[in-house]
Amino acid sequence: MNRAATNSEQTDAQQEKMLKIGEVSKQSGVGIEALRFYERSGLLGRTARTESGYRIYDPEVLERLEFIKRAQVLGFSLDEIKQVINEKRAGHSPCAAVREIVRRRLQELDERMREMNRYRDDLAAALAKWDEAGEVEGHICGLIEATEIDHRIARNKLTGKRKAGK
Amino acid sequence: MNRAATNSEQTDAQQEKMLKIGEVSKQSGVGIEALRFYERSGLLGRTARTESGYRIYDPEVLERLEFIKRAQVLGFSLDEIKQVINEKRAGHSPCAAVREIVRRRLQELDERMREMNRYRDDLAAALAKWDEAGEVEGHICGLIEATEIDHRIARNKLTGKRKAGK
DNA sequence: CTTGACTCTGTACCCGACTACAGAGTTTAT
DNA sequence: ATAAACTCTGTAGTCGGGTACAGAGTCAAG
Repeated sequence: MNRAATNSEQTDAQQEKMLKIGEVSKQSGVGIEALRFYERSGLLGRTARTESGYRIYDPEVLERLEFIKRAQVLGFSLDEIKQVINEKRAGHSPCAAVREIVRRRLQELDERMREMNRYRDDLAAALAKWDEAGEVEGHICGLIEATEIDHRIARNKLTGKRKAGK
Repeated sequence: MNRAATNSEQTDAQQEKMLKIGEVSKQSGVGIEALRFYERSGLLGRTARTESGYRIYDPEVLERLEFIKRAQVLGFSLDEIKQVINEKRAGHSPCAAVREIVRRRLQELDERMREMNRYRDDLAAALAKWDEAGEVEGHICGLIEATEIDHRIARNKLTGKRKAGK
């Protein structure tokens, strides 16, 4: 809770050490354009402004950004993160929603990894086979021609498509 | 090799049973717009045309399309597939190129799957923890706040980014 | 008081692999 | 002969998560 009120207190904003966008960017590693993009997207709420229109951030935003990054790494889309944040701001605990999303992610992930494993093995097998057999003329390449996986793997599952359900 | 010359022989094209784009689409499952897109992208070469400008395909194109689909499932981008095909058409065997690409894919895939495994475990652990502990107030959600994975997983590796090297 | 660093808005662009549409011409079936 | 079905080109839009300007205004140091 104590957010390091180091030195040079109250410049002209209220009194807490407010941050301008560049500082937030540096400290969070998020990138100015991305910060504005997040705001436009409703992930940061309406940011406070100086009289001249500069965004000023409460240092709390750094936690919020950490949250966002963490959620992204966990596989949440920005849209889902927004849902979660809005749930929270609407007063109810977002945990039910979060849990739902995580459950879904987990299932998808398991499925995807199962496919990837098969895919990996096919790839490795093809490569090994090719390594020992040398070239096969007449076809484009034995490597690809020789693999038969298409009937086992649902297309477009490996390429990372995920259409944001709900 | 025998491509079922069923009935209604030589309409007005050369003599082989040429296909119009709709038939190719139906037989390959590829979609008319995608076929034109592939052609624009250089994956199918310049397609033959009737006098009136309709594309006419040799049934061989179905094999080519199977090749493309297979390569896609294997994780090749259309750009890489194009490289391979062009190598082939330039006279040299594309196998060296293909092998390089496959090697790269395989490495990336292994790396990605290692990350995914950690990710999956974190997710599952967070969910289990949440299930037993109930809600944690004061923070947005214990589920996400409680996970510490960001320092272990390189961001953007899980989201499926792959910038087409070379 | 001027220079340079910072910030603002708004718009457009990037990637990849397509899909959608408009408006025109062609072929096929009745 | 005419309508339905097909095909053509060219342009624009989709999705997600941003990035990259341009042109204008603001702030801090010398």
